[in-house]
Amino acid sequence: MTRKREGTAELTLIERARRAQLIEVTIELVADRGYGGASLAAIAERAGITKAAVLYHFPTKAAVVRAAHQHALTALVGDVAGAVEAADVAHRPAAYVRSMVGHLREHPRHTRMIIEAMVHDDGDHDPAARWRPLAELVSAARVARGGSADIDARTTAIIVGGGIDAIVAEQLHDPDYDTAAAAERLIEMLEATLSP
Amino acid sequence: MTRKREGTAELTLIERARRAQLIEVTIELVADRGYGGASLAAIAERAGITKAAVLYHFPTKAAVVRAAHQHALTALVGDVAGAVEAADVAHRPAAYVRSMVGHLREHPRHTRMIIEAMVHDDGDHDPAARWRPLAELVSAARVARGGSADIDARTTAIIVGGGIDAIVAEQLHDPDYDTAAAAERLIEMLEATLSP
DNA sequence: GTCTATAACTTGATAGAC
DNA sequence: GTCTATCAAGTTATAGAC
Repeated sequence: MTRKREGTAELTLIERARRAQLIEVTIELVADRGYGGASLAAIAERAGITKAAVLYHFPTKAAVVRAAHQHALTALVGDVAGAVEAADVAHRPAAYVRSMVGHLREHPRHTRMIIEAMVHDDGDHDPAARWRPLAELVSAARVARGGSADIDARTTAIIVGGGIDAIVAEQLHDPDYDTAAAAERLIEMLEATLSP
Repeated sequence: MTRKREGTAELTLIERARRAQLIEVTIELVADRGYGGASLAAIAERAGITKAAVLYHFPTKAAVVRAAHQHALTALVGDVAGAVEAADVAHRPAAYVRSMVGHLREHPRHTRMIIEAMVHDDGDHDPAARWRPLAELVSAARVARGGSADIDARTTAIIVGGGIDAIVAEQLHDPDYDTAAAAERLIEMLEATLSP
């Protein structure tokens, strides 16, 4: 308690560094070997410490993986949100597709982490959280172009979202795959449904 | 050896029944709890036998899962191939989408099994096997309509394949989701790229 | 604060009784 | 042919030394 005044900053720095390191190695591990391969022992080994040391910084293994997933997800939505807000309403769906494909291409490990978490997601996750943001951008873009918002924006968003996933997954297998061109083709198909 | 002449048929029948049962419970298990949840113990419990009994009928646990995956995959490709061949060349891409979405909707467990296998696929699998068949249908349809086949059929197939996955995944979360309508919307987006 | 040592349990697989 | 009993190796997590 009395040490806290001058000790907190330094200790918190170490604490944060360790947490950041553990999150980093966990993302690498999940990306390389999948969810199942990211055991506590493997995480500890890559970080150069023991299993117990890992569980000192995080209450449980699930917490480590959750933190790693959150880290990757936060970076993604922050990046995409920035790009979307910088565009005018009529072109926000296209900006969404471009920035999402771009971000996932530039961060392959984050991509695998997010995909793995989506699939292996046991239980409490809202699937609508995935397509709702894009669905709203689609509806808004339709209105901005002088049309009505009554199309099935949900289905459009779901299909486009699936297309994005597939493009990124393909690039994961074939690094030479031109994701930028693929994104533009997906945008073409999307734009056709946006015009009134 | 001497018993074999009259015993083979009966024993083989039992053998096949057991294998079929194990494949069935494994598909259910993977569908419900994912790849990681399908442990040898869980498979044995659901089948009402012991772990050792399972490993009597299959050499290893991986073999059980592989057989289950193969079973689901064979049913899918057989169904889709039949529907595609029944259609004329110009409309085969649409038939592909409809039959695939339809089959996956009618067999939700098979669907999860296939998805789980795709993601958790460690190593030797050809990713092109997924989009190549559709890509060829797309090119052929373009030609049949009097156009050239020089569009990027690969990217089209990848995007449409991702759309199918997303539609089916959505129906898995929301059983009331109208996958037939979604399939038709996806076909609309696809058709726009097929006309010369 | 960090780690050693170990607990408590589950995994896939095998040997041998019946 | 099928099962009991057992195996070694892996898993997460905890208690307590330092």
